[in-house]
Amino acid sequence: MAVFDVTHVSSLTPAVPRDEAGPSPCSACKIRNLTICAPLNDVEQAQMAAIVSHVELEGGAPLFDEGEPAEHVYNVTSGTLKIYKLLPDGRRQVTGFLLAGDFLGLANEDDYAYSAEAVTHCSLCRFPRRKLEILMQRFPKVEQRLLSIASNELAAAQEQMLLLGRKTAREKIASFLLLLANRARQRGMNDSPVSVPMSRTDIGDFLGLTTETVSRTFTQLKQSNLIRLLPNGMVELSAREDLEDIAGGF
Amino acid sequence: MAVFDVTHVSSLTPAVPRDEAGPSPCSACKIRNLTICAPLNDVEQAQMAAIVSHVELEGGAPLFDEGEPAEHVYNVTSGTLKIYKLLPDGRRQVTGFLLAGDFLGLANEDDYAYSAEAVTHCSLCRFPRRKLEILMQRFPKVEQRLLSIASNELAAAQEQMLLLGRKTAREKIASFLLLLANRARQRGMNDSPVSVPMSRTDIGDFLGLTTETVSRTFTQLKQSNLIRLLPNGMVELSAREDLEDIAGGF
DNA sequence: CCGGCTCCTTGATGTAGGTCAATGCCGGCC
DNA sequence: GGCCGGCATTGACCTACATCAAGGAGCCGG
Repeated sequence: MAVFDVTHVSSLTPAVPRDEAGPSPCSACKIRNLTICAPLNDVEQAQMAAIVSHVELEGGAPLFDEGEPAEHVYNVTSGTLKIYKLLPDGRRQVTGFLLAGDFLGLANEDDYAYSAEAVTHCSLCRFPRRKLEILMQRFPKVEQRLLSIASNELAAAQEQMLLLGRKTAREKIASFLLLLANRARQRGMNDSPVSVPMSRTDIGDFLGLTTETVSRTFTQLKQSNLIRLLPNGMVELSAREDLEDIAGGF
Repeated sequence: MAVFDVTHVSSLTPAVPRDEAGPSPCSACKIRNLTICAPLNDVEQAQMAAIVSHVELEGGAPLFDEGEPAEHVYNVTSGTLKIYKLLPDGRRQVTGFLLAGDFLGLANEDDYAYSAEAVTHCSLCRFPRRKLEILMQRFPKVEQRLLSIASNELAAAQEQMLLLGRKTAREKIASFLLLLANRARQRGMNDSPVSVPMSRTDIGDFLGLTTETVSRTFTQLKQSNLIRLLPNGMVELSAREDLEDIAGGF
């Protein structure tokens, strides 16, 4: 059985899957309850493990590009990715940041509707779309789970539209920090200080702002004693209540 | 069997369902192929018909409000609705306009995440959420269909984020007109002139603009001979290619 | 046919955030 | 340890769109 060590994939090299050898590592998966595998029992899980392969990406490495044939779907097991869409002149909209447990690649069409790229080093479970579809017919629970994931994402997308269309820069940044904090907490991590691994440019492209405005707004919130900027992209939310009021538009 | 005539519900009266009497009208449904009922055979369809009721709303009438318990889901059979979210100070984001065949009410949480209101007179099929969920377990095809609908909506939501975050007013209006035109065509209606039944305010709240900017941008496109504004909210797309270039950010 | 809605359009002015341009900071690497 | 390159910050200025403020146009009811 072919086993490739892809712990470190160059940022210019396409991702290479590694076939799983030996007993399924899924049983040890710490984030299973967040993934599409959550509703499966051991026997069913083994069947999923049979079609899964594992991918590692270093920060900055692309996973796939908008318009490519959508042959695989993925579950993030660690790290942070971003998904985004581009306009021909280079304007970019980051439509989401994905963390451990998040699912990506859902597409009704044949091609990916967005590009995906690693922000930090990350690892993913990779499923051939075709095979997963067949497996889903056998396990309607997975399909249900996927529908539930899609519903949640739809609600999040609407929230993001409200942010993009109607919130001020200050409200956008406050909402963003709280989003990261809440997602960190869901995953059992510290929500303050929270890790903000993405660049100002990525944040701007997610919130419909420029880097400069993101930077200015961060310092403005800092000067209001609502946050503290710590080394290594850590941000302390010093006044969560106030931030929540700002984020909510009060 | 109770039959209420709700052909004309006052805009201040909550929607009242009418139980279906006699043979299912679903077999005559002209937009079935667009709905969640699409994959069902006659027998299955009859079971769906058993839990459905029918709702009519006049333009301006609310269907439900954000935060209400999500007890029903709906399929639009005719007319146009809008769904939107509000900020406490009244800022509004319209997250979608729904036409015949569109599904609404999908919510993973217990409450609706957005409000829904009729734009024009419209009619809907109404399903108790609980009962539909039970039926879906029996008909995985419906669940598949719903997942496919949700995937499409997710892709549309991402496209809308790109619009809201990164497009200019001109590009937004061009995209919006083409969106309406394409959806009209899908439904076998004229795509030029296309019907634009919603107010400038609704359009602005959908595109993250003010009424004034929407109005100015329409006249600007008109002066560039890209569109013509006809009576009764009809808009002729006189230079579709050019509009497509503008909408795409070229 | 007229008055009073509501919605749309147009104009004048204001401003949040974008653009352009330094400068600072940090981390890697010779 | 000092240079270098990428990212963040800050400042000065600009502009697309918002805001404020009049009109105008259709439409309905009397």
